[in-house]
Amino acid sequence: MSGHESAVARLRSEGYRMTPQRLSVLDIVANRPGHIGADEVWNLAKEQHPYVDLATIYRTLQLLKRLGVVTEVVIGNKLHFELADHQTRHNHMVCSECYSVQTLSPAYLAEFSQRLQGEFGFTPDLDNITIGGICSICHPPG
Amino acid sequence: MSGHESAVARLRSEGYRMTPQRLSVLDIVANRPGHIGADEVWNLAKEQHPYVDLATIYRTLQLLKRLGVVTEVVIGNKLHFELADHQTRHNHMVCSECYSVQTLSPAYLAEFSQRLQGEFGFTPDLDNITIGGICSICHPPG
DNA sequence: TTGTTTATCGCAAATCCATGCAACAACGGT
DNA sequence: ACCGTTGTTGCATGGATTTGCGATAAACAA
Repeated sequence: MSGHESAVARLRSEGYRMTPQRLSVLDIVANRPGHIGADEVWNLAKEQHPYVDLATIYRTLQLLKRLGVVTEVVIGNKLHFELADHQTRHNHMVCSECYSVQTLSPAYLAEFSQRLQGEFGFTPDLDNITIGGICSICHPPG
Repeated sequence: MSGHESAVARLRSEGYRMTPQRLSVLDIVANRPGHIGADEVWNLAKEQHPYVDLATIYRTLQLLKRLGVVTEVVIGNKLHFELADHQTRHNHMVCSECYSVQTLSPAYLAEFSQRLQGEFGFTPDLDNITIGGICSICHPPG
């Protein structure tokens, strides 16, 4: 089934309510292997709830992001989202030339993160960090 | 005076043209001690060129960013810019609660950057990386 | 100085995302 | 099953940034 009991419980325990729209968004993001754009979520959600508004999609995605249920990936000037599966947690490197996306083990950011936490008391939002730059194909070593 | 000869030369050598609008944007960003929002740049630019369009400001700022002349700082949902002074290069940590900004020595990102470059051939856009998270005041330990 | 080329500009429209508000509906209590 | 509280939604609107396009003006050669 929709097997997102933990996310649902999470919502409830924080005083949020579970609505069909939210369940729909959750299912859509969960069933997508990779990341998915907000507009795509909307299109799919409309199949179940023809009257859902795009604003609701955005609000829901931001809520799920705050709760740590989904992860935000910045691709170009658009936001994408994916399920925050703690088993397969990863970051993203996005090429600003071709917009290709590579995944990255969070281990690469761990030391950096700990230093910020320890030396500045700043807790970086590691899960939602997207690293921009130029990939090896667009900018080969010359 | 406007002493941005290197930036001007840089533009010319890449086939770009120097226009009064671009000079104005460059001066405004250069004369601002910290970072400055795109809308503020526009307001100041209009004092010199009353007819200048906001789109031109944005295009110019993006161009200067691509050329490495200015650095982009993401604060909340707005873009800010500052002169990319190689002597005082730094990154930014922005609190997503109170939008306070702390500067960070790029040394903290150096090792991380080199690993991405070495292991993936991915060249992160270090200069324009803004680290989001929660500052020590908004999220005290404990 | 004049002409030619073509990058750039101003303007308008579009895109993506966020927000204010009144109607609505989830959920706990009865 | 019903009610009341209050979190949510849909709708309309607004904010920030980008893009298409015809007019304009840098740059450079003659």
